[in-house]
Formats: sequence, structure tokens, C-alpha cells
Amino acid sequence: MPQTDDLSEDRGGPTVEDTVLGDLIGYRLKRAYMQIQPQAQRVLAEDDLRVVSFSCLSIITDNTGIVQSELADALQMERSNLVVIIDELEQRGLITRKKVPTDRRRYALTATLRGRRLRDRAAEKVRSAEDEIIGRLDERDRAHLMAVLQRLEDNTR
Amino acid sequence: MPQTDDLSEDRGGPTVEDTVLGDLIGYRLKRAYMQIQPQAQRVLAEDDLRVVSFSCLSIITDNTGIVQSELADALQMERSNLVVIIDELEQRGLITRKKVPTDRRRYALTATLRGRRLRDRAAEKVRSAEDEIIGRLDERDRAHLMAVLQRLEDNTR
DNA sequence: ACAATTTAGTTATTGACTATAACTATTATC
DNA sequence: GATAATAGTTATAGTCAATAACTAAATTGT
Repeated sequence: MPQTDDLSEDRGGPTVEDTVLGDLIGYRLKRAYMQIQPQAQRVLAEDDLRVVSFSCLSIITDNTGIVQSELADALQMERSNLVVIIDELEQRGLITRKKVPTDRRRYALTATLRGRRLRDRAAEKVRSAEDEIIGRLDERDRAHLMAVLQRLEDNTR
Repeated sequence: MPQTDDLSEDRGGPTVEDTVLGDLIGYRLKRAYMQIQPQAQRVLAEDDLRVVSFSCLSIITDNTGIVQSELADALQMERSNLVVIIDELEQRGLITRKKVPTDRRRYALTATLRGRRLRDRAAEKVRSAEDEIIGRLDERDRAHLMAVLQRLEDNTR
């Protein structure tokens, strides 16, 4: 009678050789991201948010009166791609958009009370979802990871 | 006379507030990845490789005779999307595709000498490109990062 | 002060990538 | 030997990021 379960294997396939990819930071980053991102996506979808709209809502909440190009800059995205997202957040009553009197090209973005509440609730859910994945990382490893990632990001600018 | 330069600011914009996003691992992973990926893309493009075709070539080089579904599995992609990539690698003479006699549904993939050489050269270039970005990370931090990312990935399976 | 340039927001479009479904040929299962 | 499952393929649809072109408004240069 064969062992009914857990004869190694079966977690991640029959171990493919890899002498190169696994040592590349880009590859490791992408793989780790691909595990986490779908979970964030899933919990945000419960509130009809995409990752990008949640990010926008979050930055707007933290920066009352920010204008679209600053927001695009902060999130490293094209301002043209921002428009529809802002449109939707506004239509859902999560943010307001009003012309800046001193520069009428610009729109000051502000999160509504509903928007702020949704942001806080959604943020909590994303954090929980992440915590489940990183469960076995202790606080030191987590902090170290975040610091190193931040430095990676900064090194290019 | 005002200081002519470097009154802080100017690196990454006028510091936008952020009480949430920056503490999320998914966000940090994505940002770090977005710094590194374009560099890899750039150096690989010099050899007419995309990141995904380089990844395929690399795994095939390390696993002579691997079949397409195993490769798709290893790279966590759909086997349908693999076809055109394999087609191109084959047409460029970087790999060969031949029916396995014992199971004629399958194709055994093998890197040619040219393919292996290109893989090695490209890998070296990607590594160098990454090294420039992570320059200021010492070896301990780098090793720690890789280990933690690996664990993140494994925690979900 | 006014012409030329730049900036903010917008619209439309494109290319790249991912996921899905449907199909054929072959193998495995009952 | 019929039925189901698997490998590879094709076609297609949805998502996303990048680009160009445009309008309105502000800034700059002379």
C-alpha cells in the first residue's frame, strides 16, 4: 500500500532545475508579488474597488486637495489613465473634484466621509489578507523586507 | 539670495502623505518590481528577448527535455500563452522541439548550443543591470531579501 | 502687454499581456 | 472498448499601460 499522502512533491510541482532565474531579484519580486496581489484584488473587489482605485482613494484621503497630476506622479502612472478612475470614484461619491480658484486648470481632489471610511475599512482588509500570507514571517523579517524594498525603490531615483 | 539647489524636495516629488499604502507589502513589492523590471527588459531587448522568453529559454536550458506543460507550470503561466513564445525560440534556433516517442502528445524542449550561450550571456547582463540598482545593498541584505521573498512565495502553496 | 511656451486635464487609440474556451490528437482509466 | 483526461494549439476577449492629440488656462520672454 502506497503512502496515501505527502511523499514530498505535490507542492509546487516536480522540482524543476533553475540555475539562473531564482537568483534574480526581479524574478523573485515578481513571483512574490503574484502571490500577494490576487489576494488584495479579491478583498478589494468585495467593495467594488480595484487595486489602483484603492490606491488613488488612499492617497487622496491622506492628501486633501491633491490634484490629478500630483496623484499620478505619486502613483507613478499616466495622468491620462487616471481620469476614468477619478471619474468613477467621484460618481460613487467617494471623492469630490472641484476647481482650484487660483489655477482653474486644476481640480482639487478630496475624499468624502464615505470615501475615507471605505478607505479605512478596505485598508484593514488588505492588511489582514497580507497577514495571512506572511503569517510565518516574524516582525523583524517583515520590517527588514519593507526597509530593503524601500531602498531598492529609492536607489533608482 | 535663496539656496540655489538641494533644499530637499526634488527627488520623488513634494513628498505626498501616505498612512496606508507604504505599509502594504503588495504595494512595496510592486514599486520595487517596477524599478527593476524595465532595466531587465532593456538589456534583454538588446538580444531580442522579452523577459518571458528569456525565462523560458533559461528553464529549458536547465531542464533538457522538459515539456511545455511542465514549463508553463514552472513559470506559472498558461500553456496556451506559451505556444507563440516557444514557436519563436524554435524559429530563432535557440531551442528544438521534438516529439517524445513514449507519449506523442508531448514535445521535448531542448536548448541548442546557441540558445545556451545566449541564455548565459543574457543572464549575465540582467544580473549586472540588477547589481547597478541594488548597488548599495550589501550581500547580507541581498541574501536576506531573496530568502524572505522565497518564503513569501512558498507560504501560499 | 502680448506672443510663444508650458501645464492640467481629457479623449481616443494602440500594443502587450492574461485568461478562457473550444478544438484535435493521443494517452489513461474503468 | 467506451469514457475521461491530458498535451498542444488556435482564436478571442478583457485588462492595462503608453502615446498622441486636443482644449483651456497659466507662465515666460521680450
